[in-house]
Amino acid sequence: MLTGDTTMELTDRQREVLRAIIQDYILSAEPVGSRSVARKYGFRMSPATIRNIMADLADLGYLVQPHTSAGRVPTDLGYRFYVDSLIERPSLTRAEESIIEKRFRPVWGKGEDLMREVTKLLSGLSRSVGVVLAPRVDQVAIKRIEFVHLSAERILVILITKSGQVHHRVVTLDEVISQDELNKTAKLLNSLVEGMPLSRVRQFLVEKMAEEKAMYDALLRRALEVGHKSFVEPTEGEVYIDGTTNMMQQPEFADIEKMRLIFVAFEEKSKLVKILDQCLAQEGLTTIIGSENILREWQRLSLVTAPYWCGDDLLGTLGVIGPTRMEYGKIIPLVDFTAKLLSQYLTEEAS
Amino acid sequence: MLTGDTTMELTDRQREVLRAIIQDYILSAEPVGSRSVARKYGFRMSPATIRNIMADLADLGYLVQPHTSAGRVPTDLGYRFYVDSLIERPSLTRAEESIIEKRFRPVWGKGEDLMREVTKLLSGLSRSVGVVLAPRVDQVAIKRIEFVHLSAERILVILITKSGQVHHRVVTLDEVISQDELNKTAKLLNSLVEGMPLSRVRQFLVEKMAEEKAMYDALLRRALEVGHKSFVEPTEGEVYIDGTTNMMQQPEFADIEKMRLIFVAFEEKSKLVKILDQCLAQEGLTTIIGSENILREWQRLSLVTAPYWCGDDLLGTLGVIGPTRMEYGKIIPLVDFTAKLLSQYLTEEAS
DNA sequence: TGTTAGCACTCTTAGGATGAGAGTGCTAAG
DNA sequence: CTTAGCACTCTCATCCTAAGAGTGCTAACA
Repeated sequence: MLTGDTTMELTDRQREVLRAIIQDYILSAEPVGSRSVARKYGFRMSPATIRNIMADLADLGYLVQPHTSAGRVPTDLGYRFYVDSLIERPSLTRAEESIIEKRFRPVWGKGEDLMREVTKLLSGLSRSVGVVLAPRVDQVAIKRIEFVHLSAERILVILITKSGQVHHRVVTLDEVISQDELNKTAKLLNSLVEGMPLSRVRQFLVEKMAEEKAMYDALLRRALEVGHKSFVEPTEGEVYIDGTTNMMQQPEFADIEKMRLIFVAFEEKSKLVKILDQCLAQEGLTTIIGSENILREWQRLSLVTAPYWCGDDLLGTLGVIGPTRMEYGKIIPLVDFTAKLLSQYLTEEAS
Repeated sequence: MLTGDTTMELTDRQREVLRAIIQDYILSAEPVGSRSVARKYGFRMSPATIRNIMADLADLGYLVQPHTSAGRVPTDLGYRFYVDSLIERPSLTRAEESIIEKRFRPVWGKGEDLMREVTKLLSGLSRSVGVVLAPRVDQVAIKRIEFVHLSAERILVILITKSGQVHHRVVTLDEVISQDELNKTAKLLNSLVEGMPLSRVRQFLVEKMAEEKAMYDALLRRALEVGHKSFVEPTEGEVYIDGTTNMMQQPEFADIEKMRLIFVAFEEKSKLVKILDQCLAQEGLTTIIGSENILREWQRLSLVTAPYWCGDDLLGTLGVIGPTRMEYGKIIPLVDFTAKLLSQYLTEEAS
């Protein structure tokens, strides 16, 4: 990529013009002409001079013309440069922060609803699509395990994490176990694995089973077996999404077929999980702009994500999806602050 | 309404023509002309005769013309008549039924995923929007209650129903109770309310508390109080929805703004819950056609719903939402069969 | 040498005109 | 009661044009 080289070469004037064009385009969604840049942004140059600069910026790959004799439109590279080095990123104002905090408070402790509400919050404030990758149960410390007898060999396994999430699944055992015995099993298992994340529990159970193959303690053996059965299957990442209708108001998606393809991808959440998982690995605020996205259907979209934590445990990511032409200047601090707030809350919760 | 009277008066020929027009329009989405009816449906009348019949049907309110000199389009009344007395409703073929059963099997017992999968099934087979109103916890017998200590006064309440659903919420108590005590409380409470539906439990707890006001049994008192705190708040109906993108392919929603309004209503699930709740009250297969819908945004849509049961307990409704121009002939038996299958499964499950 | 004004040129878009096509309603004949 | 014929209506796609916005280039200017 040229970025590294060309970045250095941009003059202040070029940077100012590029910023003006991108900001204008973000608001208007229409190709920006030299005349309007000169006028609206109070440059002390004539449109002709600005035209020259714009031509240079186009050569560098930051701008394109939809057709000859139209204004300029930012490229993905242009947005990338804007986000990395042009944007003034004011953190939110105190007022905005308190709005978020206020909307946040009433849903504290509502478990699943918390994530749903955070998603709504993100979409509402960004006027784009909000997404939250729910905590991966695998990674967070377990608080308690519970078994409930359902029918014959089928039991319900309930898992509660330190961060207050509840997960459950139905497991079929090889033998019939009464509720009383299940209670004892759960008690024993809890004493063994409490505080471990599920990923470690899996490993632990396998080791322990191998270790005590010729085990005489029937209760322990059964506990290990039931535990193993309950947790071998990995948990799927769950993702919340809200505000998809905001996308329909964006002029770039007036074409209903393009719109549809994007929505199909929203519906197929596994892809979204994959992308958010990758963001998770970054461990910091991530922006994915247009064609940087792996998913073909979303190459007209941008993503801003940030991870959230419970203490030192990395739990999941949250973020905003919008057209590449999104208000990065507002959305980046919004996502950042929301992630911090959620982390703070979850951390306090667990202690 | 005229329906009652006019129904009797329709001649066989009129019925045949109306059926042909509606079926043609359902497939083509375009105004149907006299010529094409005569040709495609092999009537032994000339287009002119059919025109006369069509004019009569229009007078009766079953058809309209979008404009003079265009073909005819069914009205909501027309669809209603079609559904009530014109449709041949073949039940599904054995093959179709087994497809449904096959898709059904692997998700048995996956709790929440079951409903999600049923929704997908409905939307996939109907090529429309599938909806499932999840079982109202209030109405179905409780299998077990569990309390987990979270922090200081906050506890997690877990509720398992006979039909294998798990619900949980966080409750803040007035006093600090240890996990050990919570276990005892749960045990006592379980012995009291097992098998009752939540709606009865609420009532029961209040009565019991009044009855034993000067209670000496501290444990019982606490159990009642904790139980009361846990369950006073009514549970919200949860609704699953899938296949919304199918709607975007329908020609009647080429207008993106109309589309958007419909989708906004999809996002706001509480309204959907309200409508499905009303269908639930009908206790049988229900069709809501176009303007019969209370929700203004959906007056271009139709709904086919059927309730599902667990034994004798009415649990929830499932159904399909599509344009008024939906294939009632296929969708009605689909919804019907799916509801029966789900009921059968849930009933077996609980026993 | 960098900046500016002028100007011819390009491309899009909205508005209006036109003709084909589909379908109707009416009338008169079978 | 049914049918054929016919004039009429309305939509839709197509074509055209003019207006408008914006460019690139050239030549003059500081």
